Amino acid sequence: MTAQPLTDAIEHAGYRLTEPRRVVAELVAARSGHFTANDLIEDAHARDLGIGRATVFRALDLFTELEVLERIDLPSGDHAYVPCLPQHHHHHVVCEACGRVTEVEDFGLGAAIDEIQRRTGWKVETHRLELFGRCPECQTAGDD
Amino acid sequence: MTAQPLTDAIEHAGYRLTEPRRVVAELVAARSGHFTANDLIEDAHARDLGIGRATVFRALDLFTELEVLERIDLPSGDHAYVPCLPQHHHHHVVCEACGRVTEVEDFGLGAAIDEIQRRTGWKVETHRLELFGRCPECQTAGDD
DNA sequence: TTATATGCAAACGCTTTGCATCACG
DNA sequence: CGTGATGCAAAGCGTTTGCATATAA
Repeated sequence: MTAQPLTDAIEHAGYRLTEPRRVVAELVAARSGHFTANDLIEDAHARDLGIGRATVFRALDLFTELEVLERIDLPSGDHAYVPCLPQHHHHHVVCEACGRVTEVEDFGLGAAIDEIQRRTGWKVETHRLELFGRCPECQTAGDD
Repeated sequence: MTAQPLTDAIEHAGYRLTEPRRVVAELVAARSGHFTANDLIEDAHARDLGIGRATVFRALDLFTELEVLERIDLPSGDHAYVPCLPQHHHHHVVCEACGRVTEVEDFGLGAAIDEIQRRTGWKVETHRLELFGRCPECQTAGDD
């Protein structure tokens, strides 16, 4: 993955494309799966880039707002981020072995939600579905 | 809701039914919807019950382990708990207006997940689905 | 040039832990 | 009684904020 969709999103939205933001975009692009804010902060520190903690959090918030990143909740309760394509409703499957993430489209969940509304009388406005499992590589590899 | 399913679960599992645990169970029962650990800590403090923060967290962990409570992640990112019936796969719909929660059963999500596995080659092991909307009362009331 | 973004460090809020004391069974 | 549970206070994290400085446009 490349940093370009991220930097593009910043420019397109009219925010300043600063060096620190460019660096955070690179760090995100360098990761293959989901990551926490702290992962990036450690990456930055390890590579001696002079990026402040706050800047990383602020950049992640911005990317999330621009919908090029999405925040998910891991089963552990940790907050993680995954890169994603904007403007398009979808869900994520997270590989528990390698952390890789893939997107899946709505595949009938909408209909199921209609059914719930009919049966319960509740109105469902938003939902969050997160799937955890194994990517094809990690199934055959059988590693943990 | 009553505290009994909670205290029963403790006894049944062979843990000690102590006074502080009984109190936390009462506090949970007194709440109508989801709540955070801090909500309970404040409740306890407001009522001048001599319960320590740590005890509340430990009791919530225990109830969660016993599956009489479930931890959910609110859209805000906060961790909340909802009381629930054990031994039975289900999901929750949370009312954004009043916080009330209702359970819904698997309504075709299993089939959808099979479909995802076929289409992507990933193996899905666990999932978390959280629905947010309005309960019947809050729809007619129209309050926020 | 000037509003915006940054870096730092301190503040914050939630959650966990160490340890001496307490009380359930 | 003896082990498991409690309370307290302190430590540990992740995250946010205030403010003076730097910088993109």
